[in-house]
Amino acid sequence: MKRFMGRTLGEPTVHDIAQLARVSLGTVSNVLNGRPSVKQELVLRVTQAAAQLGYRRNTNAASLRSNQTDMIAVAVPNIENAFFSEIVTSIEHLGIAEGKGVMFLTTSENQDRAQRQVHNLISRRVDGLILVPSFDFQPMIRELEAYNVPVVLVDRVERENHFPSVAVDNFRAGYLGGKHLFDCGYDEVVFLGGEHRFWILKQRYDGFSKAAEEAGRSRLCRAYELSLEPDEIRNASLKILGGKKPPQAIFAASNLAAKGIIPALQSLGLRVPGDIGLLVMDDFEALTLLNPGVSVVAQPSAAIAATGWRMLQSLIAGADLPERHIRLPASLVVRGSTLPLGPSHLKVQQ
Amino acid sequence: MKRFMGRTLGEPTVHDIAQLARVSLGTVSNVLNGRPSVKQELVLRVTQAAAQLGYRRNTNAASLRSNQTDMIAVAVPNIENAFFSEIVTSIEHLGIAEGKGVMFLTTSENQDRAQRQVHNLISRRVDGLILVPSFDFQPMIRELEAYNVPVVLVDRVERENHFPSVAVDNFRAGYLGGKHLFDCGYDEVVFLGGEHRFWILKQRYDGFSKAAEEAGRSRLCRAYELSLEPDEIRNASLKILGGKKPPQAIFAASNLAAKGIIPALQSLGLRVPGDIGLLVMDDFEALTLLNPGVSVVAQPSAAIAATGWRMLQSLIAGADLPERHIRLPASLVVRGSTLPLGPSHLKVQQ
DNA sequence: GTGAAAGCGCTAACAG
DNA sequence: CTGTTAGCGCTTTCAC
Repeated sequence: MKRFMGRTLGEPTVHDIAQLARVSLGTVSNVLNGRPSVKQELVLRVTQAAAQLGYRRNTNAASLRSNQTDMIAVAVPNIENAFFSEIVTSIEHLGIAEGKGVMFLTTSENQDRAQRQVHNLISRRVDGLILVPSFDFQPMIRELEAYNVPVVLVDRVERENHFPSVAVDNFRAGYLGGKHLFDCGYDEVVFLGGEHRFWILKQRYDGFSKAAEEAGRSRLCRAYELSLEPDEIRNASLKILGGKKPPQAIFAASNLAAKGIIPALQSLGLRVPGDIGLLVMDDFEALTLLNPGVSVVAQPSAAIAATGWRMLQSLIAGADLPERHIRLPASLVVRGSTLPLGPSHLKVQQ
Repeated sequence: MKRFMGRTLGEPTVHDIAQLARVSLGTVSNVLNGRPSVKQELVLRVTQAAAQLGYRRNTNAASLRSNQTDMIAVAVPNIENAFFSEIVTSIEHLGIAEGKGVMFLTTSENQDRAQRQVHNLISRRVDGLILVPSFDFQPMIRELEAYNVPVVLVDRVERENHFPSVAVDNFRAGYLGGKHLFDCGYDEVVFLGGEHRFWILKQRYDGFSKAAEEAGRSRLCRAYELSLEPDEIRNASLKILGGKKPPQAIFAASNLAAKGIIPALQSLGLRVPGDIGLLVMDDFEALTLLNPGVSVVAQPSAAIAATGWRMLQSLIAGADLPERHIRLPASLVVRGSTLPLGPSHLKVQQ
């Protein structure tokens, strides 16, 4: 077969099949798309001809004509983060199950880059987009509104969202975590890494804060907003935990925060849960590999993905969404890093 | 704007631009593709018209006509595994830097699923494919050969490969790790998880084995081939390590193996490096979060990705590859899980 | 039920 | 340097 610039030239087309099978173009198309109303014999002739020629469908041409690609795009900040890679993997599985294609891209939390990337896929006429935005993605979202493309926002929702959205209920997640810590008997708890530019992190803090109030311990609890960079969080943690009066427990606002806090804990020689309790929002693998395992407030990532998928498919089908903004419940997974404090309060049952 | 089945109808086309800007189709195309030979004034008229209409290019149509998509596909087993997610991320960055699109898919180590997925992308006429195969992907690879699509194999290479390939030098990686362990003074070392269906894991073992021989300790070293499932590896580790004569050190053949070994170590109460040394092939984040950090033989994932990318671009350009099979060197990262043994051999300097 | 013809949106070739 | 024309591979009317 001849090649030119890396592309295969003179590939067999429906035309060639029609000729070989001695049927017309329309029939070939009908057979290839599994339409029922074709005589058995012709089906056979066509499929055999196709196989014989080594025919492979040109989906781009089909999309051009039929004006639908059966592809959706998924944009997440990165896939290093377990939560996002689970979302991506779940959606890919859904796509396979329903025979639809899925294209991924990562935004690196960068508006310009994301906009270019998304633009690229949109220009390939994906049927819709599932997007995990960053806090400054307004320009891109505005553009998507203008293009009138079906979009579902996932995870990083804002107070108000133009597009439909699905995420964990962050307020209740924060509340759940806070309640667990106070139920354990921890009085002084630090909520670490609740970067307020991300509305969802603020929500987590607000939930935590409500739990502290209800437990009558709001005076003893502090919050530290920090960047999302584990290194910065690590340095800050070192200061907070290395002071003369370190808190009794830490609630990490995100898995990124945890990645800064854990090394800090270790380098200070603070044992968990002996010296300090640790609870993390958003599970990831290392948390189970640590000894003892770290307790978490886990997000239902598969359910979030499935809900986002379903919403997008409805949008694509032109249906109305019964609920435009869905919030799913988080769950508490208690491992060894948070323990009920005994009567003497800093003594640990081990 | 009207919508039908989720698609936007009546979108502006080059035609509309030509009409509004009062130029011809060819000129519009020239402007839109940044060809230099257009009068400044017309460029302006065209770009303004495009903006005014909210024009967005239909890349599929362009690809159909120009017979090149400027897109490549990348297929990895999964993105939960840090090595693969790094490969994917690196390639995406390269794509952005060079203005080419990248599409990902995961194979789940499943030949049938992979074949369907790859077929799907191939039918969209990607310019080439970067593939991390599984040991039983021969049918798919055969199909790709028939289609004459540019392909580069990454990581999971076999003894003989039809397509060009790039991977870490697994034999030398195994040797490097083994040598480090024997230099530390460990006599009895178990190489765990070297699933021989994966030729690269066997290579790692062979390298390790050679180091054992050179150190005169081959009699004391054992190897266990196991599945890639962390759970199975965990159970096997429990047996091996729980016996009356556990080895002095473990060399985990892969990060998957490590994910089974580490929980086993913990549930047996074996301390690292106090009771036993641990070295892992293939780095991942949890290894740095553990205390002490786990020593690894690290793969140059970014370099592997970059090399694969470069090779594929050459192939697509129709150039010949100077080297069809590239093997990159691994590097040893010593953290706290492997320590030089003192004279009394099981005593640890801490 | 099958065949012929038109055209999706774009680019490439060539004429002016 | 600009305009016209043809056609990429497929699907989709609409006759038959």
